[in-house]
Amino acid sequence: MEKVNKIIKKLGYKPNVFARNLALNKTHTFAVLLPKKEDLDYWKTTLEGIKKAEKELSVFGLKIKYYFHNYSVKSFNLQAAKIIKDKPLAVLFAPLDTESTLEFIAKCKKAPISYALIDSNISNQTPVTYVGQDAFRSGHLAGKLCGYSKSKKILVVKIAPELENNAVLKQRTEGFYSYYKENKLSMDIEELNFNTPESVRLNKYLSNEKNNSIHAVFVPNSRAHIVAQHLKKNNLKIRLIGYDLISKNIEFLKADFIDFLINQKPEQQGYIGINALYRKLILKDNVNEINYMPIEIIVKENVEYSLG
Amino acid sequence: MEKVNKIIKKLGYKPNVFARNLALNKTHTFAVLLPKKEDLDYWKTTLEGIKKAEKELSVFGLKIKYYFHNYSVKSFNLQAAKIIKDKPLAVLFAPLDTESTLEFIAKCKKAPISYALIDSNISNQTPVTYVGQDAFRSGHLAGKLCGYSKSKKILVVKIAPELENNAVLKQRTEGFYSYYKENKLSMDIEELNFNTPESVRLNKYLSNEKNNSIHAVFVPNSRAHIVAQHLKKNNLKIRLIGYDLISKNIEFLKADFIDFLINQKPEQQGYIGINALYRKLILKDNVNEINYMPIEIIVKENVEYSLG
DNA sequence: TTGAAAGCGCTAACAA
DNA sequence: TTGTTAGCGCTTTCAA
Repeated sequence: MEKVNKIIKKLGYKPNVFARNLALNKTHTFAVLLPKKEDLDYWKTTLEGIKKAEKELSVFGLKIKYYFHNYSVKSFNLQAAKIIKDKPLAVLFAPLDTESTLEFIAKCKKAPISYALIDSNISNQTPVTYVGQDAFRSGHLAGKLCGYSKSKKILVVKIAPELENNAVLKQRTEGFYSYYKENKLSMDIEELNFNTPESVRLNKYLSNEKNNSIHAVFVPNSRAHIVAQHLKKNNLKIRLIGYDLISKNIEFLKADFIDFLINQKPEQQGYIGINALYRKLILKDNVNEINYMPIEIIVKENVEYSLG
Repeated sequence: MEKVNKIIKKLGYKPNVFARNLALNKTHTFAVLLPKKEDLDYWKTTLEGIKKAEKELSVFGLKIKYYFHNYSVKSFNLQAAKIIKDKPLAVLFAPLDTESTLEFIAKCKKAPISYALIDSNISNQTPVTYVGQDAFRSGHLAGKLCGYSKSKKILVVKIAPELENNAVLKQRTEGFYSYYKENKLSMDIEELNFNTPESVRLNKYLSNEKNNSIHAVFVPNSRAHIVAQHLKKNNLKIRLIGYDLISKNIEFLKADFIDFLINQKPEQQGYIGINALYRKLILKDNVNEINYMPIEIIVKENVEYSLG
């Protein structure tokens, strides 16, 4: 049997996809599990990319079933269980926290259901593919964009509900520090952590900074607009770097309170994720295990060219 | 017959792609016509995207035959004639000049061979699709990036062999001017035209400008590196904006002689072009008539994240 | 365990 | 013109 397979391979035999799928005569179902609550813009855009891929591949018999959670582990696990029960051919999902992700992956393996990760990676696993940015490198870029000032300090403001997936935040921050380490710039960097948008504390901090001692602020998630709000209130002009083209961020970018936004291209992520799964599982094609998205810098000048 | 078709449509009948292609049992051949000479980086990258699409679609019976010209109208026409003779299902090509393009399109229509344009658009025609940037808007962005200075002037340097397709150059320049018009900025803009890289004249011009009267230089094609070379020679620090991530440009971007490069994403252009043709012609799918690519700003800080 | 045959949905060739 | 049928290459079923 082995020998025969070898010969088959040697002769470069490729099964005919059309005949195969005609004989199988069935539709393939993928599951998609995403958050649906805040950061609406972001996940809505991801979804658009996924639906674009679904539409394109529907002629090839692809169906997608959608599952949404509300950012809580409980809700994530509930939807994950539903997927396991529905037994799709594969699932594309965005990890929430590490524990629930590993649990879900274990169940997928058992089912077995192929799985692909989008947006944030949990290493040590072997999904069909990961689609997303290299979070470390994007943080490194943020470091460059913040620049350097001898006498001033840089603020890293982490505004994140406790339950939120912090793996990405951590990687971005590490990348950020790495820029200064690499270039031997001994910056004074202070980290502020807020579990929720505690306006009062942040505002207090910033209003004390009218002395102009802060060079730049780095917000390693999509909540730069919260900092921008306070900068505006206190009439401060400090360089501000954040992530994601959500509408609130865009507003402040245009108004010159945010200087740079790093775009994760959620639409393309969604599209590529579904595509990779399809090519791997139905077409038996080889697919990159890791699909790093380009790290796009958005400034006031080009934001309008990157929307829609 | 009409009535039957209507009912068929109403019932949402979709032919089975697998059965259809199995019955047809043939490979579909596309032709691709591109320049192969200078700007090597750029067209090589386009080709990579095309080959990526070809590989992905080969399981669906797609074959691509490649034709290259050397940037001369004669060579373009020669290759075009070959394509007409070979009668592929469709051709994807980058227009050279308007006349040869229109001629080729006319012949394609007669053959009939479906055609799609990439990189630069010739309006008034109805290709299956156009894939490329909105040249006008990219020029507009370049205007923004050049900025404004009351007392200084801006240089638009056009370095282009006469035979080169000037439609894009024109659209970019018009977009550039439109930025200043729109914002009611009465800039002093001077245009320099060089049929070939006449180093002497350009150098003379720039070396006379040590008086610091130039605010910025806009090069509406991929030859910003030529200007950068002279800036370096004359030790001038003038804002320089150009197009395309070709290696010579990247070098000067990293060395701080070019400030911004507008990326046309040639690889994605090639990939999308083939994909659109395939989906339209073989899958009978609906395809956007115009696929405008995002206009990406590349600076020293993010160039390494946009390569490969 | 192996082999033969039916059938997936469509097209193209042929017959009426 | 219209209707009928063989066959595309594979999987699955059923028989040997």
